[in-house]
Amino acid sequence: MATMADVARMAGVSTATVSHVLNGTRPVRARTRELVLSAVAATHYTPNTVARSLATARTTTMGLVLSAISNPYFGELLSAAETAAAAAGYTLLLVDPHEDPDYELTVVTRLHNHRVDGMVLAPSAHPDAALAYLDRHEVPTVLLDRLIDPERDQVGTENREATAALTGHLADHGHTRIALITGLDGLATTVERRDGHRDALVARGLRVDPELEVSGSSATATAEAAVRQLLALDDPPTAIVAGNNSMAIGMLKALREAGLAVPGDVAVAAFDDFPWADLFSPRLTVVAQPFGEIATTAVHLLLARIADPDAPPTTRRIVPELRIRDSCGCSPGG
Amino acid sequence: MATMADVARMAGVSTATVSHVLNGTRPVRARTRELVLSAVAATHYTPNTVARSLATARTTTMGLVLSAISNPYFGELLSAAETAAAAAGYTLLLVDPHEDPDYELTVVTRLHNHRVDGMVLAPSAHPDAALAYLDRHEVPTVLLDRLIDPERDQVGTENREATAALTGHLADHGHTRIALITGLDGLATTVERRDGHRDALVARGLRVDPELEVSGSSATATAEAAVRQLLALDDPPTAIVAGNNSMAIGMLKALREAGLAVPGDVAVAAFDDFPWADLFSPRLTVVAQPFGEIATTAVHLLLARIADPDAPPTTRRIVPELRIRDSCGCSPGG
DNA sequence: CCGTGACGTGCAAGCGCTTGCGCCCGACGA
DNA sequence: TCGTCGGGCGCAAGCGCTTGCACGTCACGG
Repeated sequence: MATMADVARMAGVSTATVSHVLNGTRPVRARTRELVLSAVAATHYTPNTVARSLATARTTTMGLVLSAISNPYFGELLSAAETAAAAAGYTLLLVDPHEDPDYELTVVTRLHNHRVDGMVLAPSAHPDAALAYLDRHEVPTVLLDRLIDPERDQVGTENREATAALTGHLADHGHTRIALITGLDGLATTVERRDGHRDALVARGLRVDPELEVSGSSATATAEAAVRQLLALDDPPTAIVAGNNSMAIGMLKALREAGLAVPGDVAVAAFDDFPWADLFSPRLTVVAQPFGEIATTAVHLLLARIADPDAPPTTRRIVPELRIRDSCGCSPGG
Repeated sequence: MATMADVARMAGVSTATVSHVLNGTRPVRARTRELVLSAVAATHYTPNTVARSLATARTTTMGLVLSAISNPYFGELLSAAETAAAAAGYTLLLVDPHEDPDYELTVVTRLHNHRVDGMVLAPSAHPDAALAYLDRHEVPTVLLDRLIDPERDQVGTENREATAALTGHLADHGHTRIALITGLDGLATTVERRDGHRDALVARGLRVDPELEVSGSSATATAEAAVRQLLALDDPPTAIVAGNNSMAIGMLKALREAGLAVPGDVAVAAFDDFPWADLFSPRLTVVAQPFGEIATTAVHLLLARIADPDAPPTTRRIVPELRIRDSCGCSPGG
């Protein structure tokens, strides 16, 4: 494989000159440049980024640490991140910590060994070890989705107002007993979405009934059970909001099993959209997180952090979009 | 940032010894090893893979070249690939050529500049330039999904028999006029699926009616139009097979718009499963490609190729699974 | 005719590892 | 006592780039 020295020899110049014409880092006489470029072509020379990185201490790569299992939008997030990174000349190293804090540390370490210039991290439930590692080694990092600490760069969804919009919309349809299936305890998103739900109720003078707030643990099966429990109430809800995608599925299953029509018997709405939501029956009214924008923002934040390690930290909240379809009772389709 | 030299100094040994204890590449006295390891801990030393790669000419990374747009299973493929790569100690570099042959060459080049040890490539429609580049630079490569050439390592789905199973299943329900919505002309998968469809008809003594083979161009909108055209026929089909996921959506839309019940008025089946297929109404009967297995196989093939560049090429066809649900008329749900 | 810039290049010292060679030393057999 | 052998390590030469420093050369003004 041709090296810069081969090119230099063939062009009759020094490797320094080859380097400079390739990188445009110092003026070179037109004639010399031509000589170099044709030597490059003749030798099929391809620059070796590895050697370059060793010399410059920069790799033009960034890491993305993201658990596929815990994120149904994995692909969307990734694709947008890759595009944003590529636009800046960066290549993405992907690792999946499988939502395991120990392994999270392992993969973060591996990424750092590869000397990525920075990383975008969707933290696990207990990211302390990984974060400590990143801090110690001063790796530029931006947190994704689960916001942790205003002292860090991070980007996530505006959960509270978005959930309020969902619940509010249902209330505006005349529902007074609106249930919420909440996510995993301890997650910031769970708290924020619950608060948003309550905000909407309070704003409309409706009672916040603890009975109507059930935990779905962010999982389909748990949510299904939670809805069954809701339906068994003396005074069951007439509308239900699901706190995320997986729990919406559980909700729908329980409803179908109970033979309840949506939105006829029970109106529903959910956090997170489905890629094929238009084909569902009923068509679900949802709040759709703009994952592409989230990922893009994260990459840009990281780029900024790499460029200026001393800038103050940034937290960015992306506002999701309310997509009103049938399941809320808006158009009596379904 | 601590280097191997720092560790060596602190431990009172040479960098060679540090290297050997870290890599286990030559016997070291227990006492010396301890000295080194505690120096490693004390300095928070982390190996620099970049330098290592320069010295060894191996990076323990592999590239994955995959267009998100053209693959609804992007996430699934990726996740499985990452897991398989990680299991072998490799890190995945992800690039998205956006289905553009020129850009495909660009990203392949970028990956090679990073000196990935090999790459898994889901080729674009015109991958010649990229493939030529890979050949010239002798980059170990395995092709994914779109099989091209038995002289290369490649893995894809067994399309023909699988489509035959789909059409055959419909025929076994008594349908005699079974339409097929085919994908983009020129793709190997399109041809294979069409042939499978015909195989099934022929095997059952049914007529292969060219009128019933319409092109959906692998896209939702085109498929929708194609189905409308099918329904306008004098003797319209009583069953339809969609050649892929996107076209199935178009098919379903056209059917709904026409007010036709599935499977009551028209029975349908499709290539490719939907993640939430159970929630559709009707529940779609499909052939599901095992993307995880495909990606895992691709990574393993690549690993083998890296290990032995001179082994004969391997083509692997993964057999997809027929998932019979309601849309074919099996259980009169819908 | 000489000093002075500006311009165009080359030199060579790293960047942080790996690894072939070879040295030292203690044990052992003759 | 000496030669030999094997176990443990160190030396130092790279791997393929980048880049600070310095050296011509040439044009120009004094």
